[in-house]
Amino acid sequence: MSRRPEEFIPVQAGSAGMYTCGPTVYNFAHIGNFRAYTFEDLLHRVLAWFGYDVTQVMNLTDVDDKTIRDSRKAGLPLKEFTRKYIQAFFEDLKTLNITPSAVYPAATDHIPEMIALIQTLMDKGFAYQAEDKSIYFSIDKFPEYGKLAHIDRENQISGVRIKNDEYAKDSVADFALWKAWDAADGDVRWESPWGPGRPGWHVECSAMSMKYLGKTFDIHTGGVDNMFPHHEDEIAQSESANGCRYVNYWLHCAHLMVNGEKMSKSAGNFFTLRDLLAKGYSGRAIRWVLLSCHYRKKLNFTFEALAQAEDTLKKFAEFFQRMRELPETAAESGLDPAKYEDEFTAALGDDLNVSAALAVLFNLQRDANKAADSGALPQSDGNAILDLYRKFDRVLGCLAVDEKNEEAVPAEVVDLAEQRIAARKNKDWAASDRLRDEIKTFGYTVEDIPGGWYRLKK
RNA sequence: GGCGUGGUUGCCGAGUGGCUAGGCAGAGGUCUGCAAAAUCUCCCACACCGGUUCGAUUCCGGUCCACGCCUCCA
Repeated sequence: MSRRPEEFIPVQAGSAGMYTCGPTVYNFAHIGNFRAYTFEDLLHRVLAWFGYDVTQVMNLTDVDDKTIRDSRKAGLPLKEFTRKYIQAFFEDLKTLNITPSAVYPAATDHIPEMIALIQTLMDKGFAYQAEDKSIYFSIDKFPEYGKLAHIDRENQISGVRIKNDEYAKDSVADFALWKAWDAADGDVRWESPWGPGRPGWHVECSAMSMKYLGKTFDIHTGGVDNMFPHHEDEIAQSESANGCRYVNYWLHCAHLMVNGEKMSKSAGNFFTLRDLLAKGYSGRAIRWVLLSCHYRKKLNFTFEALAQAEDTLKKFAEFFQRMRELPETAAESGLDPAKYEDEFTAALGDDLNVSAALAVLFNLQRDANKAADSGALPQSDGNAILDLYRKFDRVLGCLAVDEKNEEAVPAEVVDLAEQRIAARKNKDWAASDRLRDEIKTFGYTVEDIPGGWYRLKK
């Protein structure tokens, strides 16, 4: 809201309450959506890294124009229709190793709470029922409206875009708290003191965040496009109803672009997580790409970046393997893991500066390799380094330090590799090369490691 | 029209009033039977024009360009 970094001071010492606008479950989420959820996960993990006890709440919007429209098109009851996409969403979160939220409240399970909130607004005179029977929030009653998006209502484009069905509102900018039922809603309807209908989008988040995090909580996140009007409206409703501050810190992440363009179905650059997995990319590499760009900067998604991420992670995997295979005794390396950890912590504490944090991983990798090259890295140091990367991964969640890469190499390939080692010992280079070619036909490459060892890679 | 963000070396991407971020790609060297891996060196940039300053990529002003939001898209 202040548009500058601020020190985080929680409502309750030692804990952090965080509300995240979750998916509208009418389809599979796309990687742009997951950019936001990955950013929020990073924030969650960094707060935990700094010792906060994090309570994250992510809502599921399972009733709105789109869910109703598409469930009717599919000929399914709303709940049944959205269940499929909710399930898919959870699978996707798992693929991206996103820390589970404490609660995933669904809008349709909280209608009474929303009605209660709307009633409070009615009682206090902030809301009114229009001729169309819908309930609207009167923006004129909330002078601070626009303080989050820094929008001055006077200077906005006037209502060229008003739809016919919105003429009932007192003021163009007023937004719906309760939408009166109409034929397009089919059997989607709930009873309320104002007649049948369904809640407006904004009121969902206010009612649910209040229920699980309290009237004033620490952090609210979402994509930039949610800033206005969605979050602005949440503030208006919540602060009007409760008479106290709604949220202390707002963090919005920028959009994801594909090849420099906005992702859209018509441009054919629209990808779901599943699309990428089907192309053979790993969840870890996708996570790396989504994570490695600062949240307030537009992320330009490219397949080159994705391939590079795969390479980077593979290099780390090889590095971790090397750190496991060090000599027991060696000269002193003088490497101080605490130094790298401090840098990592400082970087993340500075408004989630991931680039600087990742640079620490690369620097440590280089320094450790250098020490190992000169025979100055004993296994004890290697273990300390591995421990540190395990710690780093508590935040990054994609290094898989202890994931064994030995995905069941066929016995015959291992056998060929052993034969090749023997040939090399005898300096029979012709046989060695022939065996290497043969191993290649199985899809593996051998690399020699000093000391008569070898490594097989797919 | 209003509000806002940003333009960094071939590409991606941090950061700072003077001190090589980092990654990828490229060139050369070391190591290795070869290859791979690893490592070293090189490639030293900050849109443009003014101003402030001993000194600006970093601060200020202006220009150009790109992008986002302005009612339900993360």
